[in-house]
Amino acid sequence: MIDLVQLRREPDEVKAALARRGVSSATLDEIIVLDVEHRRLLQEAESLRAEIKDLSRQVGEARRDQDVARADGLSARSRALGDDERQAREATERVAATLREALLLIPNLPAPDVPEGLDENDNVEIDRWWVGKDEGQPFPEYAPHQRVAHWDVGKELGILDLEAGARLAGSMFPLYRGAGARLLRALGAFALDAHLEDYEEIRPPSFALTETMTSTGHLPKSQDDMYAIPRDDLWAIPTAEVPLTSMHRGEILDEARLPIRLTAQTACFRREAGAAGRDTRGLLRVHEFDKVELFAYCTPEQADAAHADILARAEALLRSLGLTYRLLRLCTGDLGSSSARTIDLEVFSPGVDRWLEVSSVSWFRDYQARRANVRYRRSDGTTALVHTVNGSALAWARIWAALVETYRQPDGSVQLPEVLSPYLGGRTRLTAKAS
RNA sequence: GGAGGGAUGACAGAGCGGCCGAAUGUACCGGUCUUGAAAACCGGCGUGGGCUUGCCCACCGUGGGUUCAAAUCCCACUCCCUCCGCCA
Repeated sequence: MIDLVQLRREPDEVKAALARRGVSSATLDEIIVLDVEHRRLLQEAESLRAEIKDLSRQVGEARRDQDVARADGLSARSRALGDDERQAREATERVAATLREALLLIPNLPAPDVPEGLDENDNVEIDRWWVGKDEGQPFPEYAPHQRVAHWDVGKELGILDLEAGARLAGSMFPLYRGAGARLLRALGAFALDAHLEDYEEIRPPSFALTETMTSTGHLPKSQDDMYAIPRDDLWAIPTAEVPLTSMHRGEILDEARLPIRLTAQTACFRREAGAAGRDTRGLLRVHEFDKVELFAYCTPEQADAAHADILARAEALLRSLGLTYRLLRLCTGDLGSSSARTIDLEVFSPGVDRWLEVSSVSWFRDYQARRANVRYRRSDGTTALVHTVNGSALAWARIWAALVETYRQPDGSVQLPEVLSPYLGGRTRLTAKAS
C-alpha cells in the first residue's frame, strides 16, 4: 500500500511516479477525494462521540447526587445524539472501506532507476555470466548433445514423468522420479545449507489466510493466479514470500534485531491463468514447483545492502552449479505490483534454447510492511515501517531443466556438477536404467 | 469431533456498568546518590488516527448486541491450555 500521507502532501510527485506504471492521475484524484471525505466524516462522528461521552459522564454525576430529574434529562439528550452518531459512524466506515479497497489496488512507486518500458521485452540486461568468462573465454558454444529438451532427457533417463503428473493433477503438475526426484531434493538442501549461516531456516505452512495473502499484495489483485480453498478461507502460497512477510505481522521489532534474515524452501503454487498455452511444455511453466526463498525485514538504510546480498547469493549458487545466466533490470511495465525495484536472474537452457527466469530479487520499500503492519522502534523511541526485500535462490524446476540440458553428455547420460555430490550420495551421473 | 478453563500494556497480573487507557510488580529510559556498578530514592514509560498543537477519538482476542454510559453484561466466532475421541 502506498503512503496516503505522502499522496496528500505531494500528490504531483506520487502521480508522476505512478504514471510510469500506467496509473492515471484521475484514479489518484478519486482517492484524494475519498480521503478528504473520510476525514470530514470522521471528525463529525468523533465530535458527536465526544459529546455523548461527556453527557454520560454528567449522567453519572447527577445519579450520584440523587438528582433524578437532571439525570433523566441528560440521558434523553444523549440518547437522541446516539442516533446521529451511529449514522455518522456508519457513513465514515463506508467511505473508509471504499478508500481502502481503492488503495489496495494501487501499485508501489517504482524506484527512479527502474527503466521505462511496456513489457518484458523492455527489461534491461545488466550482466551475463558463463563458465570461463572470468578467464576471458567467449560465450559458450553448446554441442548438439546439449540441444535436447529436458522433457526428452527426462523421459530417456526415466527421471521425469509428465504424463503421470497430469494423470494425478492435470497438466503442468510435474512428477519427478528416481534420480530426478533426488536431484530436486539435493538442490534444496544444497541451497539451504549455503544460506544457513546468515539466514534462519523457516518451514512455514503451505497455505495462507486471505489476510496473509493481502499483506504481500497478492490479493486482491492477483486472485485468479492463486489456488483457493474457499471452505477454509485458505489459499495455496505462490511463494514463501507470503508467509515470511506475515511472520511478524502487527509487530513492532527492536531496531537492534534488524535485519532479520530468513530463508525457506516451500512448494509454490501458481494457476498461471493469464499464461494459457505460453511456454508451457515440460518444466518451462508449471503449477507447482519447489523454491528456496531469501527474505529480510530491514531498516530503509539497510535495504540496499540486503537486496545486494540476496542477489549475490542467487548468483553464487548459479555459478557454483556452472550455469550460464543473465541479470535483467525489470522495466516499469514488467515490475510486480508490490515491488519498487526488481532484478531477475535468467538461466540459459541450451536444450530449449531459452533464457528461463529462476529468481526475482525485489525491494518493496515499506509497501508490504504497511499492509502487514510491521514496524520497528528506532533508537530515538519513534516507530517506523520496516522495509522488506526478498528473492529466490532458487526456483528448482527450471534449474533442474537447465542442469539436465547443460550437462547432457554425448552418450545421453547427464554428468551433474561435483558440488552436488554430497547431496546425491556421490551419484552425480544420471544414466538410463537398463530396462 | 465432545467437555471444561482462559485471552487486559514489553512481560507478569488486578480490574462492584460511570471517577478505567486501565492498579501493582518486573523490564526499559532519564535523574539523585556513588570512584564505578549495584541497591535505594525521584521522574518518565502502549499503539494508531483527526484537527483549530492543545485538545479530541479509537483500541482490554475478533465481530455483533444491550445501555445515556461497556475491559466489565449478552450472543457468535477465533486462538491458547487441560481432558476424552480420532489420527501420520
